[in-house]
Amino acid sequence: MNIILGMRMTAQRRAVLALIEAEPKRHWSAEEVAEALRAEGVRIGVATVYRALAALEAEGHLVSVQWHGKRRYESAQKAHHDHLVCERCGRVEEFCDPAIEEKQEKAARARGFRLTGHQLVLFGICAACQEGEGA
Amino acid sequence: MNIILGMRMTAQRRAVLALIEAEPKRHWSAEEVAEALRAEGVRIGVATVYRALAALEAEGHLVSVQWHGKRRYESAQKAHHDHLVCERCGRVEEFCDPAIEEKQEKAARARGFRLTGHQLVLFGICAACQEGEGA
DNA sequence: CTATCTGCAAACGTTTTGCATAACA
DNA sequence: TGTTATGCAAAACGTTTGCAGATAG
Repeated sequence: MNIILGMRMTAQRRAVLALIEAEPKRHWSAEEVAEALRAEGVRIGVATVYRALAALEAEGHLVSVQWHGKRRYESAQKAHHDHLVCERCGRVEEFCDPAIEEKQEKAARARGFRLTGHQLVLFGICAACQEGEGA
Repeated sequence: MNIILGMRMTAQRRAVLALIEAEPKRHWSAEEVAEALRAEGVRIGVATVYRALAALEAEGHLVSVQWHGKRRYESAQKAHHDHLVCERCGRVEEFCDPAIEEKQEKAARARGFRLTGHQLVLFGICAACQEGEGA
C-alpha cells in the first residue's frame, strides 16, 4: 500500500515507518521509536513520534494494540493476528485463529453491532519462564 | 465469597463493593466510583478508591478490564464474560463464547504458555447508533 | 495495641496540546 | 505559497506513592 491521501510523507514519518517495518517482530511503543531513531541520528521530538504513529495508523500503514497501559505499533503489512504476552519476561508471540475471529464477528452481529475492531491479548507465562518456578 | 484474608474490610471498602454490586450492568472506572460515593455522602479520596479496587480485586470480589486507556471494574459474582463496546455511545454489552475461551487456551498451550489471563474487547457500532448513519 | 488503612497532595508515566518556526507539495 | 508538520515545553490524563493521622481487629 503506497497511496498517501490525507497526510504528508515527511522525512520523520518515513523514518518512523522504515524503522517499524525493518523489525517486524517488535511491538514498538512511542518512546522506543523515539529512542531508536535518535540512536541512528534522526532528530525527532516525542510529540512528532506520537503524531506520526497516529497518522501512519490512520493511513493504514501501521496497526496498534495496547497492553500494560502502553500503546504499541507494528507494520500493517503483516497478516492480522493477536498477541500472547509473557507476564514475566515480556516476550510477545503472535497467533491467529480464524475460528476466534469468526466467533467474534458472530457475537457482535447477534447483538446488533457492526464490528469495527477488537483487542485480544492473552497473558501467560512462557515456556522459558516456567522452568524453575516453585511448585 | 465472604471470606476475607489479606485485607481489612473498612467502611470505605464496603461502600465501594456495595456500590459496584448494586449496579451489575455498569463497568466502573475509579473516578466514577469516587464520584458516585461522594454523591451519596461517603467521604472518600481517589487514592483510597484505587487501593480499594485493587484490594477487592486481589481478594476475588471484583474483576477488571481495560479499554480506552481506563481500567473498569465490575462484580466478580457474575459469570465470566467478555465485552462489546459501542464506539459511538459507549454502550457495553457482555457476551461469553466457550468456544473462544477454549481456542484461547489452546493457542497459549500450543506455544508453551501457561495462560494466566486475557483481555478481549470487541469494538463496534450498536444498533441504535447505526440508524441514521450516512451511506 | 499495632498493623493496616485513610486522605491529601505531590509525583508518576504516557499521551496530547499550544505555539512559533520549518518544510512538503 | 499556502497548508501541514515539526520541536519544544507545558499540560492533561489516569494512576501511584509518601506521609502523618485514624481505625479495624
